[in-house]
Amino acid sequence: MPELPEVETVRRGLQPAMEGAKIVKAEARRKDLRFPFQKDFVARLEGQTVTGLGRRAKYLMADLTSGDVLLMHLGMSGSFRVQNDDGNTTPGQFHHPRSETRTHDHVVFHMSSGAAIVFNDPRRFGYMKVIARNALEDEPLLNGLGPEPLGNEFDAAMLARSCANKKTSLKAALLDQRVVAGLGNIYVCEALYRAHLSPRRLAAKLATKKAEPTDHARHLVNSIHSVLNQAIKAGGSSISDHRQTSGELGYFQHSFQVYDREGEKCQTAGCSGIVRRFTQNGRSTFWCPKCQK
DNA sequence: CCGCGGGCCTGAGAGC
DNA sequence: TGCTCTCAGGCCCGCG
Repeated sequence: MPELPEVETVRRGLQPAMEGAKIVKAEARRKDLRFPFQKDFVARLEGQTVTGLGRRAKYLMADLTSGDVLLMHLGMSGSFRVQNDDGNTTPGQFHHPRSETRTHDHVVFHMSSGAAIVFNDPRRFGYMKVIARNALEDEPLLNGLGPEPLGNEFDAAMLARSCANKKTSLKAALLDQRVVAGLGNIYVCEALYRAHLSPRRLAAKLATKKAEPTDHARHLVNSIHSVLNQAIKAGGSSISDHRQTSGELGYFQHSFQVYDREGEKCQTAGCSGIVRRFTQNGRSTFWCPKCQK
């Protein structure tokens, strides 16, 4: 489910509930999510104050006073909500279709403020792991992640360089977290559409023979920036699972131009194309064959 | 190094 | 109603 804009939305929602508050009690209600919980998972959280909540790619990272960092990944269907100490969410807000029964509430952090932070994940592709801050660079989950797409170092020159020797398609290259970290199926489709580039185009063609960026590379980076920024502003995209931590929907799904719009008319001015869908690397690709070249 | 298929899970929606 | 089938914002592994 969640790509960078959804994870960033969750981070912003959790930040006021976590930062500066102590984890009084932590519950892991099953022995595993995607992976088994560490044996000392709960022990390393309880009594710790969260000093900051950051994000790297699709990971949330909570800094703890002990020097540990809590890594959290939402997988496909993970969501967080913040409950007040009366057991209710913020009035009138939380109505999650899959979690009203609370059957998939797998992790709960009881904070010193009285708030409970609840992680719900029906499919359990999400995971959490506590690691020492000074061992971050040795963490396999984070090793090899490429640049943040909204960070300073990600630009056309860098994208061109990392694609120069690739034999893959643009679609596969952008989904590869080693090339750029945080994009997923939706935003790759949308960025390629906005850049008028075919998902089948060879990634290496973003670079000249001297590994300089082409205009296509520049246009693509601009499209990635704008689609991510707009999506963050909209609170992410809610298809079935993603909620803001208040329970409210994100609304960027209304701004999709190709994703899940198979058969609809292309929205590009002057283009008479129809949005098509095909499978690439096992994932659905949505695109307009007429204006994406 | 690459693409592909399968796997991990639950649930929604379509079609019959 | 209810069954079966396909598909889903991620990611990993092994195969050829």
